Amino acid sequence: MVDKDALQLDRVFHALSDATRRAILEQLAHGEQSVTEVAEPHDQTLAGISKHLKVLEAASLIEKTRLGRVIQCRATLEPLGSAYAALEELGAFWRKKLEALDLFLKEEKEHINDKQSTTSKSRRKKIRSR
Amino acid sequence: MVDKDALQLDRVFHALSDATRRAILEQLAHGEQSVTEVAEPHDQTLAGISKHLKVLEAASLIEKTRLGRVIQCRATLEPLGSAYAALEELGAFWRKKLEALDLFLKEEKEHINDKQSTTSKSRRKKIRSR
DNA sequence: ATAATATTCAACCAAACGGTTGACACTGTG
DNA sequence: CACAGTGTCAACCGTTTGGTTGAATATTAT
Repeated sequence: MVDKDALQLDRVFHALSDATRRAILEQLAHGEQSVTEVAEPHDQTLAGISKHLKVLEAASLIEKTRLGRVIQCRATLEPLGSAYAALEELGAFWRKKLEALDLFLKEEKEHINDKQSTTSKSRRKKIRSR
Repeated sequence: MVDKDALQLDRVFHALSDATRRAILEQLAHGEQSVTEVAEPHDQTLAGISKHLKVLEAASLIEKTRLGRVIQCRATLEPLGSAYAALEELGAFWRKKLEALDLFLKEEKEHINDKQSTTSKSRRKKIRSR
């Protein structure tokens, strides 16, 4: 069980370790897309994107459904939550010790969506429009 | 600059995509350890652990300092915060849509806290004191 | 039936990975 | 000094990765 979890975490983090795949996830976060739609912004073969999608699917980060001859991809959130929790678990120690992560995150967030007002809801909230 | 960030994220997620390296991070979260101390719980050569440490160091997830002939490793939190923020960025969409992640995270955390003395590969004793 | 569209498959490639071994280098201490 | 302890380096191994090409499969439209 633990091993299974570890394996799944391996897959999730590995899937996230590629910029193209992260970009795909971001695309799909905006809504479902067909495989060709997913591939369109990337300077890469359709077969290459198909492989990336398979990696993401193996990590359960996306799901595919066939509608006619087009396959729609949509992102799923569950494994992301696991990864999130894993980071949280690691980060908890430092946070307890240093109490600086929240501050850091705030700065980081402002830096990332530099043009967006951080509408401080005291807790995390971020809108990225691109 | 974005590319630099992406490369660093690549490194961080890749470093996290290996169970041994995650275990090392957890060890170091409890306090500094020498390289041999880091290696001790793992069924692996010292040279192998040295490589893992280099990967973690490249991702700026750990730092080394030499004291005499022993090298002390300690974890650092900054890139973890970046990864955290990246997940946050991706997750924000779903959270907005589904509003279920917080609940999920809560359950997940409880689940993680509940399981203690998890054994992973071989003779790895994992002590979690919290 | 045929053609066009959408996606995957299989083979291949160079590069990187995880891991080992053996040699090397540094540091402290007898 | 020599020697034991700590750690890295270089070379190698088999596997995986990210990517390409070209053929193959489905599905829909003509």
